[in-house]
Amino acid sequence: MTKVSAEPRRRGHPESNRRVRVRFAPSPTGWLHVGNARTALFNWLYVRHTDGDFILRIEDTDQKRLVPGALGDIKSGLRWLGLGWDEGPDAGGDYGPYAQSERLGIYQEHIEKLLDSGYAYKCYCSSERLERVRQEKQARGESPGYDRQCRNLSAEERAAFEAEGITPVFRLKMPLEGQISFEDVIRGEISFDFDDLEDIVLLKSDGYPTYHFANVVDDHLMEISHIMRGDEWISSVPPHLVMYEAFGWKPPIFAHLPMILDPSGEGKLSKRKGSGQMTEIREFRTAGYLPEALFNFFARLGWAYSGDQDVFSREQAIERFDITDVRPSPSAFAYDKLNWMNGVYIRDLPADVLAGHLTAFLRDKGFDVDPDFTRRVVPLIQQRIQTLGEAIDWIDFFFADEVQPDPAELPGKKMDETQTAEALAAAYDVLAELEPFEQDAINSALRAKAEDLGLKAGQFFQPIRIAVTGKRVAPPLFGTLELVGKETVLERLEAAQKLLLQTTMLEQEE
RNA sequence: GUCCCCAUCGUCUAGCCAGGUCUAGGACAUCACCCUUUCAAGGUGAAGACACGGGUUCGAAUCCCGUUGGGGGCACCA
Repeated sequence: MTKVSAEPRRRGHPESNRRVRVRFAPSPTGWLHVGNARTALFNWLYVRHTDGDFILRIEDTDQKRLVPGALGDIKSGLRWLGLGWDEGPDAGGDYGPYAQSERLGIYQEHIEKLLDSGYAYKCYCSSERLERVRQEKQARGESPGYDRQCRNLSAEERAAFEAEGITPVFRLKMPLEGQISFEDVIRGEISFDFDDLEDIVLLKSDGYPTYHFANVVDDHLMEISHIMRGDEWISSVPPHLVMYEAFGWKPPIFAHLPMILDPSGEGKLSKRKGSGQMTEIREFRTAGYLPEALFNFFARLGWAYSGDQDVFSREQAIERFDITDVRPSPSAFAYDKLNWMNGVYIRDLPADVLAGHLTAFLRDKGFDVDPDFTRRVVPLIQQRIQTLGEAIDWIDFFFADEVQPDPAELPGKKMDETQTAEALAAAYDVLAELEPFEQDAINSALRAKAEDLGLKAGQFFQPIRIAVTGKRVAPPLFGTLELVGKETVLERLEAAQKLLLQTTMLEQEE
C-alpha cells in the first residue's frame, strides 16, 4: 500500500449519498471556549441546513486532565447559544454510549482486529527512552517521532518484556514510504509523505484509547458523514486514513475550519496575562452579551452570509450556510465588532423583552431591582448600551442613597459657582411646584426657566444632571428625573447647592 | 528544526474555484460634519487593502512557481 486516499471530491462540492450526521466532540478538560463554540456552530448550521443529525460526543479519554464541571459548562454553553444536539448526553440516541469513557470495550475489541491484521503492534518503550529518541532525532534535524523500535519485535522479545511486567501501548503500523493525500472540502487536496509520519499510539497503557483511535472508531460506528473541526487536526488525518483503510471503512468527508486569532490578527487567541480578553462562553454570558448576537458574530468568523449583510438571523444563516463557503484563512476575533453587533441586537429587542433580560441580569449581579423600575429605565438606556453589563454604569445612581458630584464639574459652560448655585435653586423651585412629576412637564418647565434665567438649555441642564446623577454623562435628563422621583431630585439639588457654597467659601478664604 | 496550512483596507469580509463588468464593494473601528440637554442612536462624508517577485495570458486580486510573513502539528493531550 503506497497510496491511500479519501475519495477525491471537487472542492466546493462535497458529495455524499449518506445521511448527514455530524458531531461536535469536545473534551471536558475546560470551559467552553470561543474556538470550540464556533466549531460547534458551523457543525450545527450545516446539520440544520441539510436536515441531518447533530451528535454531541464526549471525548473523555484523558483521565488526568478531566476538569470537574467542564462537561456541564460545555452543555449549558451550547444550549445558551441555541445549539441543541439530537444525540448525545441527555438526548440519548441509537449509537451510544456517547461518552468515550463508557466505550472502552469497543476500543479493546477493535484494537484486537488491528493487531490480528498486522496494522497495530505492541510497544514496550519507556517514556524516558521516547524522550531521548525525540531529542536525538531533533538534534539530527529529523522529524522528532518515535523510531519504531518495537515495530518488529520477535515473539521471544515480546515475551521478555511481558515477563518484566511492562504494560505495552498499541501503536499503528504506518506505511514506510509513499504518499498519502486527501481532499479537504475547504482547502482542496492536502498530501503528506509517509516518510514524515510516525507510528502513533492507539491505546494507552491505562487501557484508554488515544483521541486518534477513539475518534476513528466512533466516527465510523456512529456513521458520521462529515468531520468539521479545527485545522490543528489536519496533520492527524493521515494516520486516521490508514486506520480507515486497515478496517476497510469508508472515511467521512473532511472540512478543517480556520482557527481564531488574537484581535491583532497575529497569534492564537489566548488568555494572556493582563490582556483581559474574554475567551470563554461563560464570560460573555456574565458580561451581558446576548446569545443571538454571539451566534451571529461567530457565524461570520470564516464565513460570510453575503458581501454586504453583517446582521442576519439564525434562520437566514441556516438557510444559506454551506461548508464550501467557509474560507480557509484564519480570522481575528474582533471584539469591537462583537460589541457593536451586540448593541444592534439590544436595540432591536422589544423594550419589554430587554427589560426582562435586564431584570434577571441585574438580580444575578446582586441588585435588588423591581421589574417595574427596569421597565421604566429601559427606554432611557436601550440605545446607549452594547452589553447588559454596561447598563450598570448608566443606572447605578438610581440605587445610591446619595450621589457625590464633583464640585469642579458642577458649573455649566461659562458659569461660576454662584451662578450655578442660583440656577440649581431656581430648578429646585420650579420642580418643587411640579405636579405630577412627569417628564414632559419637567421638560417644558425647565426649558421655560432656562429662558427666564437667560441661560442656554445646555448650561442649565448640565448642572442639574450632575447634581442628580453625580455624573457628567447620564441618561436623558427629564426621564431620569421622573424616575429618580421628585423627593430625591429635590434633595440632591439642595445638596449640590450646599456643596457649591462650601466650595466658594473655601476659595474666598484662600 | 521539520512537516502541513494560510495570505484583499488596522479588523471581519465580498470578489478568486468557472481571468475582462474591480478607477476592488460592504461592515466594525478611526476622523470630520449634521442632529442634539450630556452620552448614545441616527444621517452625510473622508481616509484606508489585492504581501513581494517571477511567469501564463491580448488581459490576473483571480491561474502557476518562488520568496517573505503568519499560524498549526510533531505526547501513553485532545
